[in-house]
Amino acid sequence: MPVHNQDIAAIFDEIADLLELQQANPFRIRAYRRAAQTVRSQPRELAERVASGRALQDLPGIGDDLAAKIVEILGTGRCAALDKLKRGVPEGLEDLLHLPGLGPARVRLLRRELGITSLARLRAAIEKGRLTEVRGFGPKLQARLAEAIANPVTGKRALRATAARYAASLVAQLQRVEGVETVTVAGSFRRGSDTVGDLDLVVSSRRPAAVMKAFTGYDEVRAVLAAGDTRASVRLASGLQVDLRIVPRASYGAALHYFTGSKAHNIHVRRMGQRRKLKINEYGVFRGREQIAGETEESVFASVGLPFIPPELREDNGEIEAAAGGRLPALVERADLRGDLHVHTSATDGTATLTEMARAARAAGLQYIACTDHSRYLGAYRGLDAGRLAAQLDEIDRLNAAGGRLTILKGIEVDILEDGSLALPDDVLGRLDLVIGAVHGHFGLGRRRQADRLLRALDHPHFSILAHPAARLIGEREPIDVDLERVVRHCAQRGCFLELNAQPQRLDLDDAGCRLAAEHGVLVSIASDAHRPEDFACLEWGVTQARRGWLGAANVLNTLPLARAKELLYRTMS
DNA sequence: GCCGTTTTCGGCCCGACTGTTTTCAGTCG
Repeated sequence: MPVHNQDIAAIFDEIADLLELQQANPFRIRAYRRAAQTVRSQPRELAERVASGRALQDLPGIGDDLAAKIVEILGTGRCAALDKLKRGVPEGLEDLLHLPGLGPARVRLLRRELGITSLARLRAAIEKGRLTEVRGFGPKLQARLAEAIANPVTGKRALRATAARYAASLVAQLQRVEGVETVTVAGSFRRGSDTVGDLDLVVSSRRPAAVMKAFTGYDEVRAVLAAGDTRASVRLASGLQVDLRIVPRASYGAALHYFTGSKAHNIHVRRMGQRRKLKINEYGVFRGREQIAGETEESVFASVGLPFIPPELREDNGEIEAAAGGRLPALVERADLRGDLHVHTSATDGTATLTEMARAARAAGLQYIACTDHSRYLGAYRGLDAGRLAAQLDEIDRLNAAGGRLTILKGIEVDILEDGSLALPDDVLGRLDLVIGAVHGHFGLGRRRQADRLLRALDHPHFSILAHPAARLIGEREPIDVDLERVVRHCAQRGCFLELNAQPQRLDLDDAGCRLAAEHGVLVSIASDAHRPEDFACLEWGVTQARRGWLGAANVLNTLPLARAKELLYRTMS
């Protein structure tokens, strides 16, 4: 039974929860939380790292003890320390920790005073009105807990692209408030996470009261969760939570840095400050009582000897060490993209003709696109058979001959069948400039068979690009279980490429996959998978994801000039 | 439990808001 990084991280988080309930040393608890975060964000499976003999202790926050626990978990799927902790805590007590307003101290209090050890018992106690007997539990907290138990938060996170729409109108509203200098959406949104749990707005203004009034009075606000002089939280009608922080201009950079996070990144930077006898908080960088930096983010980084670190990298995944060593990558930008190698038309499941898509691509500043409609597969998608494909190729020839500023490459998105073969015959595929292969079914094959399937597809003589490699749909379908490193290595050997599908619900490769591809020298195709003319705007989401994956322009296939891209793509030989 | 341009021991990020309290603990980000 393979143990994944996620499994290890979940065990460390659970240990941290249980230690909290036992009032363990808070720094020990933090060490487990930090380790969980480190493990979760590793681009490679730790199992493979251990197998190859590389030390786990090189990872940030992993020392001898946690390294040994990781090895134990990898070998047995269990952790004796966790099992032991569990024996000391009633089952169900942990669930209480995840209710809003309940932390370890109150959970301990509930258990001691009322014997409450589970959600069910808590519900019963609330119904009998017994909670107010406990010191510190007033009517408001009781009502809040009753509400949370009745309507459990699904924990559903919004797609970043969805949150962006809500953010845009709110930001516009705040920018109109008199005295407002700057409004920025910080938090995981600014770091470019594929999903966000809430929005964090940072506003610089000389008149915080006016901003606060406009914010809590915004017409999409359904509930004001908290509101002070400089900070507030609301829930919008859409369910999205938005936190606001208002600071003076002199603190803007410090606040932006602080509220952009990530938390692990911030802690790392603050510790660097400490070593320099500096105090770094959301108001600035201070030596004693004197503020020495903080109006800009650059000044905050400079105070600890670092250059500006792009928000997408701020996960404490080595970006601080890279910055300190002058090794920060120059990240890819939208303007670097010259082409888009995955575009659909109304010949299959797109909404616009090839001419219309070509016009939209030009408007988006592209020099070339690949027309890659679906192959025929079990009758789905109105997919192209050899005959309809031939007609489309003639049309592409006509459009290219008409000599526009945009070149259209001939391609196909062909299904990778269960056994790894492709859904169109070789002689048809051989007529194309590129062949994109994609998994659209048989998602649950199992780790080994799934990799074998993809490797066989990559072995096909005409195979160019593996589309949306994990086949995930964020919030709807989990990624397929596959040894991505095996796939990446095979791409490197075969001269194939990986796609970063830029549709907001896909964003697949993920950031860790991008780093893996770059490590093995496999170029990534940032592709819109456009089905409508306006979908070329999705490239922006893809670029953001690529930046999170540390990719520079040189790591991205479609930053290349057309001639060079074509050379790399066209594969007639085995 | 981790970690070192103060340290192999003794630190470990920091402040706002809430609900409850009569001065603050707990939670949250």
